[in-house]
Amino acid sequence: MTRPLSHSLSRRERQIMDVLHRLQEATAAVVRAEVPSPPSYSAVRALLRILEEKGHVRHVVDGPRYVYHPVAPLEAERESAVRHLVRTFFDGSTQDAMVALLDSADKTLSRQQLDDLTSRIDAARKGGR
Amino acid sequence: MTRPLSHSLSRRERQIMDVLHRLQEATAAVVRAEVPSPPSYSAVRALLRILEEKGHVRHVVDGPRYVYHPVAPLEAERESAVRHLVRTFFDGSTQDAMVALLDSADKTLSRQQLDDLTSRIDAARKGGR
DNA sequence: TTTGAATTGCTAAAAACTTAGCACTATGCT
DNA sequence: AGCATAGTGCTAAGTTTTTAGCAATTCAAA
Repeated sequence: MTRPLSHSLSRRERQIMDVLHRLQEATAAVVRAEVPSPPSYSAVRALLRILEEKGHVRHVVDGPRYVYHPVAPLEAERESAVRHLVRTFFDGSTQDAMVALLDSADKTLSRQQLDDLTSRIDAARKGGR
Repeated sequence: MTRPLSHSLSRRERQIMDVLHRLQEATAAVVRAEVPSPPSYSAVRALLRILEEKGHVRHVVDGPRYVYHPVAPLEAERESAVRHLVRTFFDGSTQDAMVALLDSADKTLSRQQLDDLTSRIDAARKGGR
């Protein structure tokens, strides 16, 4: 089992990876616009180059500019992030994490979404045991 | 709205805060044991001192040693972490995040836990709209 | 073409982070 | 009391991260 890369990233590297995870792909200029207390454009480019060297991102050429994207598949990153959240903030309890998630958004979840969740839970009940 | 502190922490500082969030409180020695690629004991103490200066942790004296704990209330940290997860990895969709959480653990959730979730969702359905 | 705007690669310096080790203090055991 | 053990505070050095800016390149419009 490989350790989450994010844990070995520096502050700026992590901020940049977060942006890329959120947007899925972005140019240096866009990344800069999304990072808190943005460093210089030049600094962002340097960091992206480093992240590419380390194998965390890759770029495709789009005309004159580079468009960067995370190397790891979204699904894998999500799983890793979820595991880390549950372990760090919910003492390993997925249940507690789900409740927190629900609380954080029960105003914004639509009727339909709630129904969907319920049926998925039903499915887990059936499938699991 | 204050920005999540964690975003401005250095690599080691973040690793240490993660341990403190997980354990709720810990001595320098315990923190060291829990951090990946542990630095020297001395380094951990220095980092804890810095984190205290910055106001992220506090310590209480327990006999000869310091026991550190995060300053921010657990609940607030959880909310902030959850928001960040949803925004970064699930394109803002709490729904999607919940599904991922469910998928990550549907084998380990007990019947009772699933029932509990269902009833909480029912409550949200009633209360929310 | 030629020019201007937008990019990139690179390098070296500045800033921030991380570390080790020494000197000192408190605790508990004998 | 005296000693060993386990802590702490501090400082200075080492390492890594972060940054700015210059020179070269690409693209598109005039």
